[in-house]
Amino acid sequence: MAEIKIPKATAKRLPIYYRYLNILHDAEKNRVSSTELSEAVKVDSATIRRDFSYFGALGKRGYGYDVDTLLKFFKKILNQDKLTNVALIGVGNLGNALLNFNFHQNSNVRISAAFDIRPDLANTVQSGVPIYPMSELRKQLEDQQIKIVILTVPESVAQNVTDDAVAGGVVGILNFTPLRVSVPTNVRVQNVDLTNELQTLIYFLDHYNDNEEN
Amino acid sequence: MAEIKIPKATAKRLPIYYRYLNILHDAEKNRVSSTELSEAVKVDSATIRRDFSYFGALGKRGYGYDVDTLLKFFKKILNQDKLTNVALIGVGNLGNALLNFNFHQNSNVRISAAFDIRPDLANTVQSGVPIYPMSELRKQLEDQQIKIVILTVPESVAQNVTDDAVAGGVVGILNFTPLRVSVPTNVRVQNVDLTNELQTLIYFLDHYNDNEEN
DNA sequence: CTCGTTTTGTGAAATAATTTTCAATAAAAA
DNA sequence: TTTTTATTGAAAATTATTTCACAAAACGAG
Repeated sequence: MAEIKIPKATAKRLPIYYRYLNILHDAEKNRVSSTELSEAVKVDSATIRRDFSYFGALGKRGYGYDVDTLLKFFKKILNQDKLTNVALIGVGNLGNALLNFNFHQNSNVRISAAFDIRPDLANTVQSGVPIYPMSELRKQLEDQQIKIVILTVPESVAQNVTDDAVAGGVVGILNFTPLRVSVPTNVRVQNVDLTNELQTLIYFLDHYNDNEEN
Repeated sequence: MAEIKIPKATAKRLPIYYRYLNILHDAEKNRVSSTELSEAVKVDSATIRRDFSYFGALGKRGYGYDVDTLLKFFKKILNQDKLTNVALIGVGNLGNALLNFNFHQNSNVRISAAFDIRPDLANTVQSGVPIYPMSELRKQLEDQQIKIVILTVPESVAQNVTDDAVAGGVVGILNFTPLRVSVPTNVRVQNVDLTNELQTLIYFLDHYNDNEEN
C-alpha cells in the first residue's frame, strides 16, 4: 500500500467528496465542476482542484470532472469496492445507537460483531448483529479477521479493552471514549469526542465573530 | 468577546487539556509539567507550551504549571463556569443515545429541550428532557433563549430544520447529518460525520504505515 | 473551423501549525 | 551558598495547508 502519499488534510476530505459524487451519480448527472462541488461540500474550489490533482489529472479543462470516472476512482481509493467488517465494543447507550446506525447505507462498512460485558446481552443478536461476551474479544477478532473496532465502552476500561483488541490484531480504532488510549505505532486511533466537539463549538461562538470554517 | 484570537488548532485542543486538568485536580495533584500532560493527552509537549503561551505566561520555569490555576483559567475560557443549555433536534436512533449521553458529567452542558416530528413523542418527557413537536421549534428556541442545537434529523430535512433553527436565533450547530448545511456567516457548524470518520480511518490504514497522529 | 468562454492544473505567495532550540529561571541537591 | 537539574517561554526554523491568479487546454456555438 501507501503508493501515493497525499496530505492528511486532503485525506480527511475524500469521504466528503465521495459522498457527494454518489449523490450526483444517483441524480444521473455526468459532469461536475470544482465550483459546483465547492458549494455542495463547502470546501474552496481551489482546494478541491488541488486535492484532486494529487491523484493526477482527473478533470478536463473547460469541461470539469466526469462524475462516473471520479466516483470509480474514489471508490477504489477509499476501499469502498470491498465490504469492510468492523466490530463494536460496548453495546451501551451509544453503542446501541451505532448498531442501528446504517453505516452500510452510505458506505461499504458493516458491523459484523459486537461485544459487551453484560451477561444478559452476551450470545444474543441485536439489530442483526451477534453479541459476544467480552471474554471472547480477542479470540473472535482473530477468528473473524476483524481489523477495525468502534470503541464505546466506559472510559475506565477503555485502555484495557484497547490492549485486548490490539492483541487480537486490530489496527484501527474509532474511539468514542474521552480517553486518549495508548497504542503501538502501527495502530491508528480516530477520536470522536462528543463533549469535546460541543466545548469547541462553544469556544468558537464565544471567541470568534467570523465563523468561516472548521 | 473575541479578546484573544488564538489558532483554531489550539482551540480544538483546549477541551482535551481541560478534561485532563480536571482529572489531575480530582487526584489532588497540584503541579504538572508539559511533558506529563503530553503523555496523557497525546499532544507534543512543545505544542502544549505553545498553546498555553497564547494566553500568557501560565507556568513557572523549572517548576511546571499549577493545576488549579490552569484549571480555573480554562474553565473560564471554555465557558464551563456557566451552564449552557442546548436543544436536541431529532429524537431518533442517535438522538436518543445523545439524550442519555451524560454531557453534564464532563462539561457544563445540558440538553434542556428536544424536538421530534413523531406525534407520539411530542409532549412527552424522555430521559428527563421535554420533547416538543417540530412545529414549535422556532418558538421554543426563542422563548428558551437556546443558541446551540444538536442536529440528529434525517438528511432530507436537515436544511429546512437548520433554517428554522437559525430563524429561532441559533448560532451554533453540532451537525450529525452528512449534509453540509448552509448557514449565515454568523452561525457556526461543527460537523460530526460518523461514516466519514470510519472512511477516513480506513483510508489511513490502507495508505499510511506510520500512524503517528491525526 | 474559428473564436469566445469555461474550467482545469499548478507555480508562487500567503497563511497556519508544528517543532527545534536555547536562554532564563526555579527548585532541588550538594 | 553553589551547583545541578528541570522546565518554561519565545524566537526561529521547518513543515503543512490554503489561496491566488493565470496560462493552457478543451468545449461549444455559430
